[in-house]
Amino acid sequence: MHKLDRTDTRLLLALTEDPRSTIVALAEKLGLSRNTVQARMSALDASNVLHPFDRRINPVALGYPLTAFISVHLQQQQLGTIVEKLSDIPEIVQAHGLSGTSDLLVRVVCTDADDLFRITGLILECEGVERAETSLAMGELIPFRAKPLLEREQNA
Amino acid sequence: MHKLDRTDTRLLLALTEDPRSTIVALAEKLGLSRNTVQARMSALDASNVLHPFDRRINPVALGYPLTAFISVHLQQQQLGTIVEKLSDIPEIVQAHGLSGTSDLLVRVVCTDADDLFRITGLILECEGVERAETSLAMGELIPFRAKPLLEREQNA
DNA sequence: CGGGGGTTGCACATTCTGCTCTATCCAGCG
DNA sequence: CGCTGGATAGAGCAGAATGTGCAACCCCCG
Repeated sequence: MHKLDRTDTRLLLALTEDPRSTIVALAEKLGLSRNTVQARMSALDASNVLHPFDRRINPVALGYPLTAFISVHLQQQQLGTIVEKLSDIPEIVQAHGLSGTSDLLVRVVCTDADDLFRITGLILECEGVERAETSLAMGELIPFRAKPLLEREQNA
Repeated sequence: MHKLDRTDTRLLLALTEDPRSTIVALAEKLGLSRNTVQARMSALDASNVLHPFDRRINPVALGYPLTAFISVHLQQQQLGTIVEKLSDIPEIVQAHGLSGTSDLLVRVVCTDADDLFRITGLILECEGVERAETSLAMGELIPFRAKPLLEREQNA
């Protein structure tokens, strides 16, 4: 993974403040030449520093106002096939493998409580899934953010 | 919240496939006029359909290879002040209020195990926090995605 | 029938982009 | 010490994209 230097983080910060700003605007803002910014941007695009655009889409706008986290306990030998099956469920928007008391943390979005019930059912149907504990998300109290990390990098 | 129609979702899909494509390119791809795309994009920007650019930044590239989820139990009356304090910790990149057995699901990034230990310490220090259960993320088995939801919208 | 919203086509001046070439600066190395 | 590679800056150019304004159109709804 391409390690970022101070210029890169400044670039990312500027982008965070205005995601649609042009290269020249960025260059001016950061006191760099247009060429430099362009080179950095290409490098960022090419590397895997940036997640796909998906991440910026708010599922609420897509008609899925409810978010839930489901802790899944499973037979670990089956992890691979289970993840494959879960991938087929569109409402599952993310899943992390975990160490600790549960094996999988699944994030789902849904239209309402009935929908959530249906989806947990789908998860429980998978062979190898032993238990699933659902927690409804009551709000994103701290929205995802990388800004504080970027700013710390600045001052370092 | 602005409800998205089929044109919007097609636009978002196209953007997901190429986040840096220009307005004209999008227009051509979708068979729409440049004006239309431009209008839609402005609307999307103005509404809260899109999360900030932050979300696309991979903390690994920033030097935080470890991710952990921490389930926090707390005195609910103190929720507000606790969230405020947690906001001051840069490594906390996200937090959701939960219904269910725990009150708060906190997502942290860190450089190594010691760093994680330090951060859990910071969380436990907050007044009103009763318990914190840490689970290390072993991998993002299903990376965040909105694409399946968008595609479903297409065919609906 | 008369809007209003969304869409379209067109045109204009301005700005941005991608690309190339050159030159400078600096750190690392033989 | 001199060389080399990498990052940066400056300039220039043709082509493309952008922002903007405007008139027209279609279609659904009241």
